[in-house]
Amino acid sequence: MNFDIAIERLKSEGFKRTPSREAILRLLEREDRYLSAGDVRKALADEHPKMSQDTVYRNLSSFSEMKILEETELGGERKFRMHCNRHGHHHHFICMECGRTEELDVCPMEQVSRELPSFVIDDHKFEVYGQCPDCRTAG
Amino acid sequence: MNFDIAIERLKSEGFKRTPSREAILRLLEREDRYLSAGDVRKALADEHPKMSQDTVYRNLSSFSEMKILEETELGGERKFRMHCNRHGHHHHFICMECGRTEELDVCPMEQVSRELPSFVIDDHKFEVYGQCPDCRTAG
DNA sequence: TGAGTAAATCGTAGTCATTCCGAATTGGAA
DNA sequence: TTCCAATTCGGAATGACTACGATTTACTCA
Repeated sequence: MNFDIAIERLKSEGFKRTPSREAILRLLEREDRYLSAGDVRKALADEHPKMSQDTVYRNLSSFSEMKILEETELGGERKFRMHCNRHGHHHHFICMECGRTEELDVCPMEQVSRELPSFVIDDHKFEVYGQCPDCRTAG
Repeated sequence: MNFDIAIERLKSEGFKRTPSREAILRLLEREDRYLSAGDVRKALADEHPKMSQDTVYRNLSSFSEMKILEETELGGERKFRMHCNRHGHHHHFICMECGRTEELDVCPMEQVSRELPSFVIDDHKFEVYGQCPDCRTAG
């Protein structure tokens, strides 16, 4: 997803277009990797020195709810990235050094559904952690 | 894993056998599901009213490091359960109502390794969330 | 079996991510 | 342009978790 589509969805859900929201979305479009609320604040410190943490947290949560962002929890922190839209359902490899992600096509959920016929399945999480090629050669 | 094997491992790693550790391990053996540090404290409030939270956190972490417990992060909290030892590598279905878990045999990591030959893969997480048959019929 | 010692625990204060809240500001409809 | 609900700000509150000095205790070895 890119900035323009994100703004479109924002408006269509009845939210207002504000400088804070634009800055957060532009940052996430540019970075294209998982960032924490703290990362966002730091990155926008020059451009928007008085954006409050409340604003950052509230907007990241809103964006996540309206599927503009993808969200995960890593090392005790919520992290967000611009939602991918190349494929439908997918998972991620996440580089633990730079935060770069790589989309994975494999998902074993059909098999799990067959294994657990009497269970209600609401959600699942599949993530792979390690070091991306760039960080490997750099380190 | 059961209490006796856990104590054995504790001793073999050079840790002391204390009433706190016994109580925590017996609780986790009995419950057989993911509990948070807070859950553990509450459950032991009668039996050990003055066990400090430091003791609970420190021991849960130690047990996790020495593979007596399995650990996950759920809803912003670290949760722990007695380590399964029926199979080697496995994943879990987790009931979001009662915390009950069900072991899953499927793991797609061989396929992922083939998809990402130039990435270093250190770890992965695969969890399925929902409602177990007991909670479904009860609800 | 009874010190001696390092490990473990206690109690409490500190940290960090996140949420809450009232007051002030602002985007966008009319 | 005016107006109002949505948004933001600033700061305080929350809750999970960690740190730390003082005290207690499990285990070793004489």
